[in-house]
Amino acid sequence: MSQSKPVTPQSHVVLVDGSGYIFRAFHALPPLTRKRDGLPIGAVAGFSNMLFKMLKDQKDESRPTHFAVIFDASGQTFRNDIYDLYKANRGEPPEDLVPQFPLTRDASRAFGAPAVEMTGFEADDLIATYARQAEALGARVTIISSDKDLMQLVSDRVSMLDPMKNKTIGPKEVEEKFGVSPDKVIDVQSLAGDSVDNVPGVPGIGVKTAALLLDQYGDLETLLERAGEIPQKGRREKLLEHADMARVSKKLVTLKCDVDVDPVLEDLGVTDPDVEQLFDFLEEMGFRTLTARVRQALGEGVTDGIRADDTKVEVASPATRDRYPNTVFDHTKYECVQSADRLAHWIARAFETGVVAVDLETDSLDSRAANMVGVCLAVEDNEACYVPLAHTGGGDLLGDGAPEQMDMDRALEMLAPLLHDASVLKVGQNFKYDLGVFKRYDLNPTPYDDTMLISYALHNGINGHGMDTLSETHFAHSPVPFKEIAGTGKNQKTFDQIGLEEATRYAAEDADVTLRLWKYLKPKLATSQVTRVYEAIDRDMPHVVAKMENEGIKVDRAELARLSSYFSQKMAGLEAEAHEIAEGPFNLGSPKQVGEILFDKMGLEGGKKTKTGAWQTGVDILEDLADNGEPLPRTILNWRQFSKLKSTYTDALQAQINPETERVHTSFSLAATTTGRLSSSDPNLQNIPIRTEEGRKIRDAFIAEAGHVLVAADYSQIELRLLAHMADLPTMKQAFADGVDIHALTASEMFGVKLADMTPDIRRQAKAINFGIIYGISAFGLAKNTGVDRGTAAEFIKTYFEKFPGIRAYMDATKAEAKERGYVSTLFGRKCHIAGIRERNPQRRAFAERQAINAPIQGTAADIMRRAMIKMPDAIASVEGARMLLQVHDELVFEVPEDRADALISTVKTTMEHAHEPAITLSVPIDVEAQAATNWNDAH
DNA sequence: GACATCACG
DNA sequence: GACGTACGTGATGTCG
Repeated sequence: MSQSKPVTPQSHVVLVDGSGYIFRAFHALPPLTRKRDGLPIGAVAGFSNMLFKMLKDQKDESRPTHFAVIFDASGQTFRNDIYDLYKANRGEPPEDLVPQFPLTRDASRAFGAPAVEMTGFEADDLIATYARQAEALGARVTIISSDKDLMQLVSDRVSMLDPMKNKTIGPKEVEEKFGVSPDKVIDVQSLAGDSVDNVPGVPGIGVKTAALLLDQYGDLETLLERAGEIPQKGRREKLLEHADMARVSKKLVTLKCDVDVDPVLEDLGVTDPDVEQLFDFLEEMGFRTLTARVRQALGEGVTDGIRADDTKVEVASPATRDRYPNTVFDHTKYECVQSADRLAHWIARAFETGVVAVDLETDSLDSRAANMVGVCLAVEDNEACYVPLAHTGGGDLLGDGAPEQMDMDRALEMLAPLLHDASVLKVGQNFKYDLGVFKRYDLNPTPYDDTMLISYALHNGINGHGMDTLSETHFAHSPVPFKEIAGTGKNQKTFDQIGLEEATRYAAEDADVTLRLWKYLKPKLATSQVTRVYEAIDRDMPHVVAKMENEGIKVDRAELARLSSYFSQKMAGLEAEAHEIAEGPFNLGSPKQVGEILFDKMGLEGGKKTKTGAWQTGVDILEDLADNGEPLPRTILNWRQFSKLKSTYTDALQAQINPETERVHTSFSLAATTTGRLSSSDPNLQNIPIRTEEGRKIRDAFIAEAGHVLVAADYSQIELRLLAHMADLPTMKQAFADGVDIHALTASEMFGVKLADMTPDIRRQAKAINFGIIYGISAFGLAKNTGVDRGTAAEFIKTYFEKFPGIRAYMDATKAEAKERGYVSTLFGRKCHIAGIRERNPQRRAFAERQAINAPIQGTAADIMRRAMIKMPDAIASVEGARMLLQVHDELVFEVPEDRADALISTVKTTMEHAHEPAITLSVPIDVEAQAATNWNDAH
């Protein structure tokens, strides 16, 4: 904290008006909230930034020697004894500001600045006391404030700094504002009063008049004594009448300079902040940018130190290193490796350190199309190399011809022992990609860590997990952008065309960043208690999923082409029909034109506008119109369905067939969702149509090789089963144990209908309610989904809560947990951070609460699926020729020789149904349904 | 690049 | 009393 240090004429005392600052910051800055939970922290953020700036940016000669942040103590002050209405017109502070008061004090302490407050005194009095004392000792004083009440303190040695405008206020500026020198400011204020502080002053006299009068009569007392001499009648009478008010006002505005301050001035000596404590605070607040900046500032300080006195700096302890990563990147130390000798050196270094970041450079983002172009290794901060292996350009000054580089086979032969050595950990960022490429060169790096997945286990829902984001978030360092070395647009170079110098600068840095991320993030897994999630679930996903992606799935191109033309025909017919009804052509694909036709031209009722002011033409609206007997909306909806099916599926999928494998290879993202689910893209094979008959036809085109079948295995009602377990719903658990139709059971419980008398319609409503509960139900949402009115929906929910006590408790407990911790957890301990859970805006908070209710359920199901997937390669090894191809959240798709389908089904079913064991025990059975067929449609 | 829409679990 | 609402994704077409 601070230390005792004498105040001398060389001293610079900086006094921050903490209370004044936060009120101003609160109103001036955008209403920032902590991402994790919505806690309002705008003023604290502004305050922390300001403190950092004060302590860091000050040039050497103005760097503070003494520093304190001064706050108003709550409660009455001596001024209320003088004038009971003092500051009486102040309302309560804004609700969003209140929780920030204590946090601001925490911020002060975190930055090593004592937070001073004393009961009975305002911050201004304490500032005045310190300032006058320091001034008397010949020191310079800077008051960080824009409060005009403090301007009376300004002198040759005392100046003010407006922190928001970054404007210095000296005697000149004070005179501009008050029309008098700083020593007369009190007198001006006594006369003019202050509506903000409720200082009365003399009615009718403002700052201008006061300055004029004081100029003529010298000071307040003289003026009041000689008031009778004033020629202007109005001023004269006011002054005579309110002379006492002016005297009282003077007592109010005069700052007390003789407070018996604690701590004393000398004890405000500046020391370096406790780094550990500072980072704890910044992390707690979620100030990522500031954290990174502080780190960088500290980092620069260290390097400067090394260079300045050329002495070796003591190596930081592991604990300090974790908090205090090296964020200085020095590209000059990267090496381009062009010989076996040098490669051997780097491999030896990796064996020494036992940890090596590995990053591949290729000529394509698609790991199946990608050819290896080079390999990078990083073994220590700034100690990284790039090994070009297949560069075709950049060899000479014109950028033509292949440069000197190692023979690829030779290099890979040398690298293989390192990549496969059990004692050397390979670290990658999104290692699934690299694994996919390595695989095609018969390399299988192991063991490995993936910094993207470490970040995901730690911070899902808080920040992204791409390398650039992570580097910026944790190191305030933006890696060289790919565009910078490759260019953009159609002239963008592929990596093999980039010159070696540029390539090394970019590639080695990626490996360097990756290694540093690993050093920084890996230890946090343990402190955040997510080691098990990472090690027992996520870390094994890359090689399993890379394999699935490599397998791909066979798609019947001719079938898709047939469907495309079928959909085209349908669309053409519907388009003609629509134009005829609308009595004119328009673009059915333009929601804007559709809205204008329906609501402006045809004047249909029931139109709603989107937030951008356009007509809403979504399914719900058009369905309603169609139900009212309008023909056009139905036509448009039908056209849209075919348009969607054609453009998104039958056309796009044909284009996605890999010419080499003749199969479609999706890319699964392992770190995209907030719940632990995977996502699929390029193409997305997790949203292939199934709900409508026309759409399902697309699944006919997903087929098995000749002599093989597809096996689709689905978890049955897994989320509802998990809800029954987690919320402890005995009736529902029993139903699952008995294997009865769960939606029918729900309907029977709720509506008192016997299972034997169940109708499809009643069951459908119960099903919608079951889903609704999982989603964090609202009467509105349920009504919209079931078609009943809102009142009825509300009744349904009420009944549900009565019939399944436990639901209410689960929801309340989950919301409370989310609010308290900022995250909720799955049964396996995966944390799902809920942004906005402490938002004051009721809509946004309600949204966060629904996420909080859903996340443990969806997330636990996702965890179980991940575990099934990582167990699957071993499990199906006994079934020759069986391959796992796709995952669709609660479904796995396999391909297997026809005669082994039964064996596979039995193995897969067992593996999936017990995937959660032994990590957790469930009070409901898990059930998997699996079927084989030659195409994906029939496998359901 | 934002927005609206719609495909899936 | 009004407001806007089911949870999680990705791809496509318009339009500015």
